[in-house]
Amino acid sequence: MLMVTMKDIAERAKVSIATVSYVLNESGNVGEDTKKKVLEVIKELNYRPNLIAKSLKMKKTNTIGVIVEDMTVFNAPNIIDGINENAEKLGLSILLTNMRLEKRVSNNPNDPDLVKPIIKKIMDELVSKKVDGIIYVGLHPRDVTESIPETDIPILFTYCYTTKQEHCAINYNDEQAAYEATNYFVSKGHKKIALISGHIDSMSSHSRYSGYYKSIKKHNLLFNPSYIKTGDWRFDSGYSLTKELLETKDLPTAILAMNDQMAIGAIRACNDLGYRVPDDISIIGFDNREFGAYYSPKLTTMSLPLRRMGLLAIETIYHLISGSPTDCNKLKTTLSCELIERDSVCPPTGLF
Amino acid sequence: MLMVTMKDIAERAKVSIATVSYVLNESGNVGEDTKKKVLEVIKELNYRPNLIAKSLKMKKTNTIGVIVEDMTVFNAPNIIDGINENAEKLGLSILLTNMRLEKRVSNNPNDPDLVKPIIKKIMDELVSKKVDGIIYVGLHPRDVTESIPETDIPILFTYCYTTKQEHCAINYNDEQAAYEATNYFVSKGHKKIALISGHIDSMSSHSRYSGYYKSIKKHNLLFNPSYIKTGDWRFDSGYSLTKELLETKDLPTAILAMNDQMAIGAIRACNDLGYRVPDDISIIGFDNREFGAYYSPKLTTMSLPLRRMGLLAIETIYHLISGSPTDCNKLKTTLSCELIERDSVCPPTGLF
DNA sequence: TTGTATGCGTTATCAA
DNA sequence: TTGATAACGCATACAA
Repeated sequence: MLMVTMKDIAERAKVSIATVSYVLNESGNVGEDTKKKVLEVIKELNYRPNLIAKSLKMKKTNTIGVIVEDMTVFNAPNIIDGINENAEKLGLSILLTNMRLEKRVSNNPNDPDLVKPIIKKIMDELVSKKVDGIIYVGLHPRDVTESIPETDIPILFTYCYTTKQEHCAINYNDEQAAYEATNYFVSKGHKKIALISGHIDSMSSHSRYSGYYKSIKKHNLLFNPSYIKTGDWRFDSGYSLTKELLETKDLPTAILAMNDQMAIGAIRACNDLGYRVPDDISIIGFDNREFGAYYSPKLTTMSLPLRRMGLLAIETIYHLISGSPTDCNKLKTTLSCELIERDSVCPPTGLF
Repeated sequence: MLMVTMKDIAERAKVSIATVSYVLNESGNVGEDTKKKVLEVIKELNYRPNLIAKSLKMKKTNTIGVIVEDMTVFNAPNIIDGINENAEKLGLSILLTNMRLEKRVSNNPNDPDLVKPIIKKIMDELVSKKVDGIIYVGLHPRDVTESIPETDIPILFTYCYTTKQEHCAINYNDEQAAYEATNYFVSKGHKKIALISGHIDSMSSHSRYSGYYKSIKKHNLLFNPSYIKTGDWRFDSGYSLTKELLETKDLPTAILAMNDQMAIGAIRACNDLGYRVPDDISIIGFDNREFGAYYSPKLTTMSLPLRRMGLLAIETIYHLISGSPTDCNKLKTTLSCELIERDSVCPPTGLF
């Protein structure tokens, strides 16, 4: 493949390579005439700079390596979309690596002995490719410290975090989200609000429980332990736990489920037991998954700020690699979630 | 940032740079002792090759530029997942560009005057980055010829295509998919099968209609024009068109919807009019979207071979850039879809 | 204002 | 079996 270089431009324009470089980078003082001439030839020969050569010289690639634990998980596309959006604005390229963690080590994505060598290999590759920084996009919010090898390259975590001081992490605020969801129930007049939690060993579960609890306390509502059920994030657990909830004496009028799958499981359980949603029981989900909008009733849910996390991630790493020292203070950032009001919540009817 | 180079290795091991290169690439004949010594130093200094320098020298980056029209659209993540999987096997890196077409020019993603300059800019960037090839991932299956600028780099299209001879395109077989879906209805005993089509100007709509028609003819079924309805891909059109269908004299016993949104719109319409799915009316959707699995009944649907398209795309471009001439024959490839049997289809009851 | 020359970290040719 | 050395395309210090 033919490739036109600065040398070709120089010869054709009868100037030196340096001059070509000057007009290309608008460095140095180039006379108007020569400049014009050079520009002409550049256009004429359809010159495209060789960024590989430039990178070698400058020791800077303007490229960010993005490691995503699993591309096909619902959080990834929107985070990457955000990364891309600001990357373009900042003149950064994205070198994407998809670990396909879910498929590769589906049983235990948290086993460092399994995962660390994979990440190490990917990072070595990125080091060799001379990326200026790395963004690591997690599968779900959790501590990945043990799986991350040492590295000199600036690295930033999103949708996960490490306990290391020097590691940036951008996440959303689980506690605030659950707090506001619960507040929303209260604002509609609910006093008996149940909670269907995710796995008990999940960080998100803890934080969301905590937000729920704070709201209950703040509004001086009775905290009823039998309203707290622990599921496993899946439809079936939402379904069966809701059935348990509806078989007790003192029925709740509202259920906060920690994800949308369990939320629609809850709706189904209500329906199967003859309760209507939201008329008899109100339900809020989490994650704002697509299917919630197509369900009947349309699911009210907490939306995660995925795109904004991506936007902020790339922006932050940009500052990091540009050596702005100020950013080192707010290393751990957390963004707010937003309630999507749809049709699965209404005031309690007072029937029970 | 400290960076250890071959020169450092050479000095430390008391050999020449060339020798280091020889052992690194296993080229040339290097004595066992020197080899061992060099390898030791490499490990000791934790040497990582500079692929930028190598690329400059070799005029090959082993990097594929992936341009995706919209990352957040349902087809993209699985295609990219497939691309990544084989990219890793083939030693290729992925430079990802997300056009965010849906957001940028939401009204008219097909207007070349709007889109072509955007693509041109992205391609110039990829040319400068010296990618060895380009994969272009479309928003939906259609002819994008007019939006694609000329380029010297090997380029391959997936989830879209061009009319140019020299352009590879990997897509799925819409006609086969609709043909098999209709056959499936017939195999269950259905004779009165309605079709809810997508936009009439869509290539997919045409092909799927054609597959439907072939199946009807093949089984000597009566082709009833009033069973053909044209929607706009959205839930609401599936809903209202199904209502129209159910208000005619001669009710269909089965409905093939050209996507999952319209399919669940159809289910809802059936329910609202007092028909049960699948007992009274069977329904098949298209695309195997996630929400179909959570619907009630679980939606039987045609699954698109997205991951396989990605796998094949990167494999094909690999052959293209390796200069295998044999692949030029089968430039336009089409992959089969697969029916996902769930709960929205059963034999007709014979009530109408 | 413009040109010469050096080096970025590799690979590869040619000599030794 | 090894070592000098010249590219690869670009940016830049320094000279003119």
